[in-house]
Amino acid sequence: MRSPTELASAFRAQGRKLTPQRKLLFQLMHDNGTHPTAEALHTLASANMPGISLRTVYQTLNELAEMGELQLVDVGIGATRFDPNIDDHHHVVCDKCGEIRDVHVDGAALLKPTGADEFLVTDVGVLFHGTCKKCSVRSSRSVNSRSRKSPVLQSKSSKGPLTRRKGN
Amino acid sequence: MRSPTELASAFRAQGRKLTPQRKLLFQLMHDNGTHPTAEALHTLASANMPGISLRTVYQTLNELAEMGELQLVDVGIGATRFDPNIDDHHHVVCDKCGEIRDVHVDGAALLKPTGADEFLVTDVGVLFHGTCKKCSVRSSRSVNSRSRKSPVLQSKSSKGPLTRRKGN
DNA sequence: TCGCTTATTAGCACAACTTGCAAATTAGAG
DNA sequence: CTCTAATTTGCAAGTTGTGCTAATAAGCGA
Repeated sequence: MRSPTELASAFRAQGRKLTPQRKLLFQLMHDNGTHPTAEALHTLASANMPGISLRTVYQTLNELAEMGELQLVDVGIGATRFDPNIDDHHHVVCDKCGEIRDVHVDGAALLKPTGADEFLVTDVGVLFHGTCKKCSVRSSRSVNSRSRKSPVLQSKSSKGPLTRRKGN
Repeated sequence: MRSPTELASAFRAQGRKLTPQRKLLFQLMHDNGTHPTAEALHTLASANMPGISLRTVYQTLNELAEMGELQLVDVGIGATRFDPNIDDHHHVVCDKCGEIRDVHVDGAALLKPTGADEFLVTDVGVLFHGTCKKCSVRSSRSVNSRSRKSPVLQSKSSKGPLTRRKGN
């Protein structure tokens, strides 16, 4: 995703208006490596601009995606995440807390599917599943302790451990 | 996924009961390569057993998944799909109609993420995006015709073209 | 600076997909 | 045949995201 300044120009160049809401969201997403959900970004935005609506966050995020300024990432757990990194890359997701990290995968573009005749393949995505450091520590500790509860990330009203869903 | 007969044993061995609903679902999912959604399977099941509830379909499907008899597949479009194929494989999804096909990917297991330090990777998934034969034909034909409407698969009340969401 | 046109925002209703819950039913053991 | 615990149902409710519309405001031209 380009810088807030460049996006401002890009938006105006397309006849879109530059509102304070958008300016704020540009800043919050710029170089944001947390892969936030719309909700998360809305919470963040609300701190700076009380009253900004979740609807506007979704809208702006979708516009940025349409403009190719950010990627929609869906790892099969809850909500869609937004990634300002539009370089060729892939992701690792922690099955415990849902944290996502950008990763590079050598040779990913060379992968070829066997059995996809009749399919015109246009893109490949690699998704690694695993456990992040924080969660490894947490779980090894809790083996002999009583603190086994409260999943970390996830929806506002956590429904328990993440239901593993292979995004492939 | 094992055969309906084997599943029957497996279920009883776990103290689960063998109901006619389950028997039917075992049959319908066995060797089912369509990657149906719960809804789709429910429709199918209803033909054989009017009155079977969608709730039961979800429940049974989830139990089978817990038992490792089938895989939950989420390609980032609408509902979760269920795949009785639990061998090591990956998927191609048609961005136009949502059709999914199982594919094999040589070397997929050898892929290594760069930048995932602090992550204990346990699994890799490769998802190809593209266009299936039917949709390629359809779109090339419609280039000069007026029949441009009605997306094919998707939710009961299609919301228009599929919103591409990289599942990675 | 003022006013005007048109894009945006905010909010709420609602759609899609799932799961929670409780009452009624039934599989299967004894 | 009985009884108990597992299941099935149906419905309410949760999560995520979009449609719609009245109110608001960006940005252009005078």
